[in-house]
Amino acid sequence: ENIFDRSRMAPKTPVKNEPVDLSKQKGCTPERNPITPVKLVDRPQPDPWTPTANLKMLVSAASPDMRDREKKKELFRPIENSEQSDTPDSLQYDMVDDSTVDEFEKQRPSRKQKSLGLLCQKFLARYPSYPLSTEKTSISLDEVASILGVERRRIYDIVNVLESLHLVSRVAKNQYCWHGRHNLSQTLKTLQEAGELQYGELMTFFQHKEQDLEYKFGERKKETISDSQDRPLLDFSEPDCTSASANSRKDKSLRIMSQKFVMLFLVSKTKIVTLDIAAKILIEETQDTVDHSKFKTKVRRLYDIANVLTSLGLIKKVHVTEERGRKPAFKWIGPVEFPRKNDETRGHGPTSDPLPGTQRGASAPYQICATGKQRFTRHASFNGAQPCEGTRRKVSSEPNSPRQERQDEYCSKMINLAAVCKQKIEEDTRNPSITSPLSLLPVPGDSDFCVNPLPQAVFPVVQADVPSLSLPNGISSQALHPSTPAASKTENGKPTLLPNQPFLCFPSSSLFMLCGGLQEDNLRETLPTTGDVGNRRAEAQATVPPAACQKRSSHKCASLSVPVDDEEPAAKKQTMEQNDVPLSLVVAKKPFESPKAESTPGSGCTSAEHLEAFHLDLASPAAPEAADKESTKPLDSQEQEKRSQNKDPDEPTPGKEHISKENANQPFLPQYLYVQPTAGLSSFNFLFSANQAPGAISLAASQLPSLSVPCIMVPSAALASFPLICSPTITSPLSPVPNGSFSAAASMNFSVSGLASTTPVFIGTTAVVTPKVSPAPLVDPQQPAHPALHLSPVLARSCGAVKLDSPVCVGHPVTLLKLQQPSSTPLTPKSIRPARHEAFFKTPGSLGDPVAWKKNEGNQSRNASSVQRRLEISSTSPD
DNA sequence: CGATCCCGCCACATT
DNA sequence: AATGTGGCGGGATCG
Repeated sequence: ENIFDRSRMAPKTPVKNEPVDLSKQKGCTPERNPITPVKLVDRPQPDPWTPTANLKMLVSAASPDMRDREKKKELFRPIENSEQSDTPDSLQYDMVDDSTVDEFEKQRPSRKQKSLGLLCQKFLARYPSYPLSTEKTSISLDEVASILGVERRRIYDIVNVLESLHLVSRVAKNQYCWHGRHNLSQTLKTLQEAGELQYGELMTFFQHKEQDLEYKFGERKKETISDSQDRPLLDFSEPDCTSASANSRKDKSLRIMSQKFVMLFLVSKTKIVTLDIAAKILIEETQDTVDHSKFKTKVRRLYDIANVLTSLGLIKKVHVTEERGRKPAFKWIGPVEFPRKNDETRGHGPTSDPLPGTQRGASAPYQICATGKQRFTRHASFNGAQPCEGTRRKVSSEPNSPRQERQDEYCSKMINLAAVCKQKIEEDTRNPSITSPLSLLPVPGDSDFCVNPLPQAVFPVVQADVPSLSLPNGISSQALHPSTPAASKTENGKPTLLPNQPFLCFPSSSLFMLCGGLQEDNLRETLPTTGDVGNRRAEAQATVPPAACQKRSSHKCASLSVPVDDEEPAAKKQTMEQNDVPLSLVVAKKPFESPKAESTPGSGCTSAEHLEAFHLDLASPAAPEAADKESTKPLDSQEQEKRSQNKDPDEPTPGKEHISKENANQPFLPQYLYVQPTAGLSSFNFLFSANQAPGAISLAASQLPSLSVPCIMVPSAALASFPLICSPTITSPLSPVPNGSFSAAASMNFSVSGLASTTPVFIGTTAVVTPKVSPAPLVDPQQPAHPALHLSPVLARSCGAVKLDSPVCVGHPVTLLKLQQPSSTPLTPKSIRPARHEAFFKTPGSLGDPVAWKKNEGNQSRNASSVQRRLEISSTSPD
């Protein structure tokens, strides 16, 4: 190499010279150019042959040499050659021999030539994308490294990422097995599901929070978030830390990071993820703010991963323009839907995928970690091994174990996300224009993303059929759909994608409900989608007008945004079909379409910023609605009606009313309700939104669905992070525990049914879940009477309050929390869907004591939470 | 000058 | 202890 220098003499030309690129410069010939700039200078400068140089050569000699050449040949060859072609000679002659020459060439390789992305391409070129099943291709790291002319370290970077997607698996030391992309779609599907759970919640979560906090309480802002969450989070986190540390398995971080990164794409509506956001989300540390350095490091790693994913053709680099400016981001260009296979039932499908690879003890790595915890459990279980990793596994149950960590981790993540979101939100808020309602993740950057609700809306329908659900937009929505579908199955008639899933998940923090809400014009505008969706369910009635809605499918249009869709369907289903269903939330109510209504209800919202803020929007009313839907719709309706119709939002009358009207309701548009728990268990917030919100919500929902579980999950609060599942059944048995948040969530859902309750239920923190859910009955029965109960009260309140009062729509937090009694109320699930119900997870404690819940906060909370967290509620059984 | 990200030190894991 | 793995971040390149 040096040689050239010398030859070149040019001392260093700067980069530009770099011939490398060739294309451009071709002119330059390598020779001429000094080619390597600085470096050359440094080392070789003097002569080519400097001792050093020779040394190097020698060193590399044995193998390196070869590899270099090879490398050149293969890699560069084309390029280089071309370049050189021009003048290769010159150089050559000077120095050295061929090898030298080659070397020489090498030199040229500019940085780009040595990039990980290129290296990865070469690597991938060596193996068939879809190898015959029969043959097993073994990959020797050493061999590949030498062939490609790079240090082994680089190969690890590639292989680790490929391993996260199951394209390869480690067989033994220094030995990997090439699987190709046969299982890629399955893997992605799994990741999507996991992502929904994990991140979907977050997203939602964020939204909520932000909304609540910021919007309403501007002051709090971020801090708040953390605070509230913190608790829970913290708790969890602690364990994490410890455990983590203990476990110390950092390994796999690249693999895990890679999976998480992919999940973000899959969950994002826009399919675009900015690096900074991803980094923030991926920083486990959680809130702590991570130092800047940490952030930087994360970004570096993300680049590494992104390069590999880019080589795989899964993502491409783009720039998102945000208010602030342009930011580097990556857009998912890989498959979005993953229909086939098993979707159904088992949500685990993924699991199925078993990756072969897992051999390593580590296997764990594969898992997705998803915080989703649940789903994957299976894996975990099998793995057995490493507890560490297992973390994710949730299952286990044990509270304490390391696994918890994961959860904790999860929490922390959520937190981070939340923070991130907030920021964004804030920003967004500032600029309402932005649209993206949730900007969350993706950053809607601009153009690309933008959130558009519209599309989403559509998809809901589509979903069923189409896989696409995913749509683009929704941030999270995608995830949702699946779920939705499940729920919805009916709607369209076709099963949706996910039909199976019986439950809904709520992110921990909050719950969402969908309600038919109204959409507002605005919303629509903004988020068209949302509106659409909402309607569908509503049936039509509504207006849904939005064309968007299209119900294409039939589904309901959910009013909500895309995301909503998911939920909606579910909800619908529930409602419709099953009563129990999971849907929880969705309700469509009101028919109005009119904007007015929207506005009105929304009004509150609208007025409030929240809309803007998020699309989520929530119209506040929604919440109530949701409730309604379940059992109570009335409330909502009432409220809504009120609002919409007359009132405006102002009034507060929330809850109570519902009773009266309860039934009245008409279909609303679907809206969501969101409930956020805040910190502790206590509080919840509801969001309703007509619009976008749904999306957000939907996400959540979707997540759930993904699971396939029949139950609904509710995540605990932010912190909590975990979702709980409620299943009716569960009820009692379970333990106590779960976080309040959950409960809340649960409650929501259930409300209807049966449980009963009456009362106020809500969840509070504790959530109560009631088990039961009755399915069908739920709905009806409850409605009137009880319905009010839980929902109403709570919702109403919250909603009402919110709405009414403030417009904020979103949820403010209502704080129900505390209120809530822990009791157990039942939640029903409408949500729950009947079918599945089940049991998947039941958590013990959860249902059981109300008290417990509270306590939890204290103690258990953390542990239990993590582990236990999930409650299930299944409607069916239980009861 | 900020975005990328190569490079390889070095800690930890596995043999 | 040797070797495999892979976290990590300085600092070189790119654009």
